[in-house]
Amino acid sequence: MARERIKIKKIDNVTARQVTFSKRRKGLFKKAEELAVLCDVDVALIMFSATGKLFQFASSSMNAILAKYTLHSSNIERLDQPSLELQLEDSTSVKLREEISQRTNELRRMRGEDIQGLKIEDLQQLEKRLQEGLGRVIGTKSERVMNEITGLQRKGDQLIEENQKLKQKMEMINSKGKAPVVDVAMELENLNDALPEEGQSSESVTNVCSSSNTSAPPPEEDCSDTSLKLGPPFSTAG
Amino acid sequence: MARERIKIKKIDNVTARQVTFSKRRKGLFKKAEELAVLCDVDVALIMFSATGKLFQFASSSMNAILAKYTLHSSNIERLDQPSLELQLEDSTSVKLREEISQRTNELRRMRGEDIQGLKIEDLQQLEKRLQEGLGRVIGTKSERVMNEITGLQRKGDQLIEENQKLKQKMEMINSKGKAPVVDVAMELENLNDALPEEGQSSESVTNVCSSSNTSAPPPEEDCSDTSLKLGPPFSTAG
DNA sequence: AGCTATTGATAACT
DNA sequence: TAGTTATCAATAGCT
Repeated sequence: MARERIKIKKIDNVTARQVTFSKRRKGLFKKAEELAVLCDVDVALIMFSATGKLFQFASSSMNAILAKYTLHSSNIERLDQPSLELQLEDSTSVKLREEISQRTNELRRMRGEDIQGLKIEDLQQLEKRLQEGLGRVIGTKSERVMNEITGLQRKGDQLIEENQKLKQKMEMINSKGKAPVVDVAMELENLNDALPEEGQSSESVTNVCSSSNTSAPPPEEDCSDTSLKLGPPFSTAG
Repeated sequence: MARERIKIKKIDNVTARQVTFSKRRKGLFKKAEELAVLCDVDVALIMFSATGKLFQFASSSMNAILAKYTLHSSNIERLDQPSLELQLEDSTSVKLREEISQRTNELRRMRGEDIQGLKIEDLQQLEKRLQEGLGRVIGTKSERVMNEITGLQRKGDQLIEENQKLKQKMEMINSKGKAPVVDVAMELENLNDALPEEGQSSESVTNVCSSSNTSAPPPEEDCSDTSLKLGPPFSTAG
């Protein structure tokens, strides 16, 4: 994978070996993580350099994975366990593991995996369960979303009210002094627009900025939310 | 590194995920071994697939590397533990129980229980998973049902053919003598009984039919399996 | 399971 | 030690 292929044998040159270790280690970690994410796999990677330095990667908890590993290996090849306590422990472990296995399988089936072997009846029942669960989830989500929306609207109303009061104050000030500074109604409109979902708007604004920024000389005037700038009218008025 | 770049997120398609896992696993093992050889490094690689299957690689002895690792981490973390191996062993049940608990909770959530505490985002994700699982289940079921139907139809056709032959024989016999005709309807009844068990096929057909049978008035017996009733039109002929 | 077009990783060099 | 680039290797999408 490079200018020239190399033989897979220990690199003699110490420096070159260290450099290669650094690069390939990075690559290996990356691949390990990608595999873990792509395939929903638990991955643990442990390395000891010749100097004894430790490098490690774990997609979840290293201890959890190693514990699982020791369970498996002790399961498959039983090591030295002459102790009765351990043996008893083992029997409970077996039951626990069976339970895990059962639940894991059920979860997989609910994800629609490993269902080729099921009978139509089973599939029907599985479908029913999924429908029920889905219904509850959607219901709860709707409820939650509605709450969120009403909450936001309430906040918005409060803010509008607040702004109206401010507006009145402004008018009072203006009647004393003169020249209306800024159209407060516009501010309020912007406020309303910004309320329902701000994630989208801010994001889109950002993108617009970046694109215009590439060709536009003025770097200062980014399009940050003008609707949020409530202060200026006062600053210049006083 | 392929025809097209992919996003590093869990692969939805089960088959594709398994294929990718198989390929990348091989690649990862190869890289790990190469690194071990090239740079004179001790490498241990442990993987647990979603099904709980273990895959491992170790450039030397897995146990040796893990022991070394536990030493290192114990030096870093806690010194007051008797033996890390023992610690892992002792915590076996605890870990198993934790795993069970985790899976149980996940199952409950997928059944739409205990989801009050979830955030909207979590609910959204849960909904997505359920939708995906449901889609797979329905797809598999439809497939299965279609197979069943075609199988039944084939058998039915065979039997119809058989009956027609019998009918012809009967006619020949009748033309010779005047023997009483055997009731062909009886044959067909036997046919129906003999057809692949699952009397409930009408239920399972639901989804398959639903697409073509959009305006079916009967709420209960929607697309009832008329397609499965093979005999009648021909039956009373004799 | 194989086959390639592509993307990705990296050996040599700066 | 880090960055660049010419090559080799891994692999995503198909068959």
